[in-house]
This record gives sequence, structure tokens and C-alpha cells, in this order.
Amino acid sequence: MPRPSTPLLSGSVIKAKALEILDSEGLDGLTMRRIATALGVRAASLYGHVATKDELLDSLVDDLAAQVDIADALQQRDWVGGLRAWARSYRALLAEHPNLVPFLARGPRNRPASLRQADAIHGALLAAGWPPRYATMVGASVSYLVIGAAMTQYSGGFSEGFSDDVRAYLDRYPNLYDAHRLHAYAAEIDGESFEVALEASLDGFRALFERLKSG
Amino acid sequence: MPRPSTPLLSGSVIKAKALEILDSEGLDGLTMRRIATALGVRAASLYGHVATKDELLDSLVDDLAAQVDIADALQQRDWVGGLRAWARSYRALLAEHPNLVPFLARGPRNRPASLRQADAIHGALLAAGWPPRYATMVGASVSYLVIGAAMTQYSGGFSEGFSDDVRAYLDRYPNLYDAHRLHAYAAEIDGESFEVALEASLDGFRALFERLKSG
DNA sequence: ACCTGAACACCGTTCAAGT
DNA sequence: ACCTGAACACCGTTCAAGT
Repeated sequence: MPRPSTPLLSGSVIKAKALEILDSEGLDGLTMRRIATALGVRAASLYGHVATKDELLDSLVDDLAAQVDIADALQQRDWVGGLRAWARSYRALLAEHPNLVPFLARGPRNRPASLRQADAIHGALLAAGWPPRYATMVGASVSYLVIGAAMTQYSGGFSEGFSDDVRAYLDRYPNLYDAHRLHAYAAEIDGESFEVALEASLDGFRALFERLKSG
Repeated sequence: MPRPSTPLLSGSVIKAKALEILDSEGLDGLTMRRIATALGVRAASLYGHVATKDELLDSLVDDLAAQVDIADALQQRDWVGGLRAWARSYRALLAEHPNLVPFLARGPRNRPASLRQADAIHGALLAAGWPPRYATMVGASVSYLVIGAAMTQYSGGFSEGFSDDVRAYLDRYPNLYDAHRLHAYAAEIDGESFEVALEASLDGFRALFERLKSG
């Protein structure tokens, strides 16, 4: 089928299929040839619409970042509530597309939506009265948490991070046995750990903020 | 050279060279063929000593985990000091081999040293009086921070995460401009952000611990 | 303008064969 | 026992050619 009346391909059609394959078949399953055949086309054809596979993945990440609910985060009166809303929205999105997490970790790069996100959070912290340098660090801290948590869950979290052979743990890692018993409600623990970590951090930042103001 | 008197290869010789290449040439530079030629050997020969490339990388990660200073962390009297020492030692090691970070994120899997590490920290928290379920979450929280921070630094941190074109930021991301001015002392910010994040978390956990005890 | 065929320079991995 | 040659089944990417 050479020269169809309406083009078979477009950047967005390729991106959509790529994300679909990434979600369902994982990182190893995502090849240019695989995307192409799923679209009824040859691999070479993709290069008329995307420059490289790397750039395609970068744009997928940026599309995801664009969906992080920043408006809600900024509507909060207090910066603590704003950070909490941002972190939760961010994490929820990553949880939906876990196979994308390793790419997200490559930093804001040339991704406009990622930059807009960083800019918005930084601005909110400045407006709340954080000194610029601290605003940078507080924003970074929360993103560490989100990325670290997403990364851990990507790797299976508590549900798959440990083997199923209980006895192996009993023998050699006595303290972990208790942790291993939590195997059953693993997803619960993954989510709760993030919440505990987030609240502990926010607590600490609140205290730091008071110290900075009174110091 | 078929059948030398002393074998040219061994698991540890392959691992050492692989780490060397990974550190100096990055993830993309690490191929089985590259390791082989660096050792004066053909790629096929490696498979007499390592099962797969994946397993080779897993063992590199585990060797790294084995070097995290757990003894020091456990010698601390208080659990707060122990967590702090562990987190710092863990992070310092990852900073030395940033290209390994994406693999670390794949969880403890079948890596004995990683498991030993998790076991030791969990045990210390139990001994300090944390309820088992919370001990799991507190340990996970700190590892989120370490992995998130390492992941971010792997991607270049503040030094490389943003472009060099200042004007691009001035126009579109007004709040980030301040952050961008920090470009000059980027490494400092990367390290300080981790410290700020760590101390905030520890502060929060200390408060949580008190609440649990008195509640 | 848009897609294809065929090729290039790579991968990880296997396995019969050499010594 | 230890390494090699050659191959297999893949990759991402390019580019002249077709319509």
C-alpha cells in the first residue's frame, strides 16, 4: 500500500501505539519494528515521523509529565498541601505507566512539560516564602521521593522484590522474616510506604520552614 | 591462543573489566563484545564464566551493595544515627558508580548482599522499638530517597538536567531562572538537596516514633 | 508526500569444533 | 577444560527507489 489517500502514520499515532506496547509488553517488547508492524507498516516508515527511538521515548515521558495535576497543587493555600497534591498526582501517574519510570529518571532535559512542572512547584515555594536556594532543594527532595518510590515499585516493590521461598529468608535473614510476612498485602505496603515517607518529609520541611523564619 | 596454561578468564576478571567499562563509557558502551576484546578474547568465551549479560550486571550491583557500610550504621546507638549513616554510605557508593543506578532500582531480587542490607536495617529498627509494619515502611522510605537522589544525579542532576541556554528559561519558566542561576555550584546543590531531604525525613520519623510510643 | 526493500553496522547468545 | 569461528535471530537506522 504505497501512497494511501490519508497518511497511515503521524507522530501522535506512533506515540499512542508505542505507549500501548510499552504498558502491555514492557521495555524489552518495545522495538521500532514492533511498533511498525502493530501499525501495519514497516519499521523504516516510522523515521518519517520521529527522529529516533530515544526522542520518541522522551516525548512519551513529557506527555506523561503534562498530565501531572499541577493546577490542583497550586490552588492549595499552603505550600505543604501543594507539595502533597503534586507528589500524589505525580506518583499516581507513574504507577499507571511503570515501564516509563526508568526514562523519567533521565531528568527534565528538553521536555517542556517536565520543565513547566519544575517551574510551577519552584514558584509556589518561592511565593510561600522559602528562600530560593531552599525552594530548589525542597522541590528536589519531593521528586526524589516520587522517583525513588516509582522506581522501587517498577522493580516489583514488595510483591516481587523478594522470592517466594520463605525458608530461604528464615535461615539467613532473620529480621526480614517479619517483612516477608507482609508479602500478602504487598501493594498496600508499597502505597503506604510512600505516604509515610511523604508525610515524614513534609513534617520535617514544616519544622525547617519555622526555623528559617525565626532564625 | 587456545588452551593457555593459566585460564585467561574468570568470573571476577570479567566483572572487574565490566565495571571499569561501565564507569568510563556508560551503559551503551557496555557490550559483551566490548568486554571480551578488552580482555583479549572473543565474546563467546565469556559465556563459559557468566550465564547472561543480565546476570553479570546483577552481580555487579550486588558487589556494590556488599560495600555499603552497614556495620557503622548498626553501631550507632540511636536508630536515627543508624539510618543516617546507612543512607549516606549507600548514596556515596552509588555516586561513585552512577551508571549502575538504573540496575539497582530493580530491587533486591536474588542479590544476597542487597538482602543482607535490608535485613540489617530492618532488624535495627525493630530493635529500636518500631512496630514491624512501620519498620518496613521507614526502611523503604529511606531507600526511596537514596534511589531517587542517585537516579536524579545519574541523569545529570542540576548540572546537566537543564540546558545551557539561559534565555530559553527566562522567557518561559520565570520561576526557574533563580534555580538556573545555581547552575554554577550544581554538584553542591545535588549533595545538599539529599542532606536536606534526609534530615527532613529523619525529623519526621522521630516525631512519628514519639507519637506511636505515646499513642 | 509517504511508504517500502534492502542493506549496514551492530547486538546477545549458542554450539560444534579445535587444542 | 578453555577458547574460537561461524552462525542465528535479532536490533536501530539510512537511503535509493517506487507510486
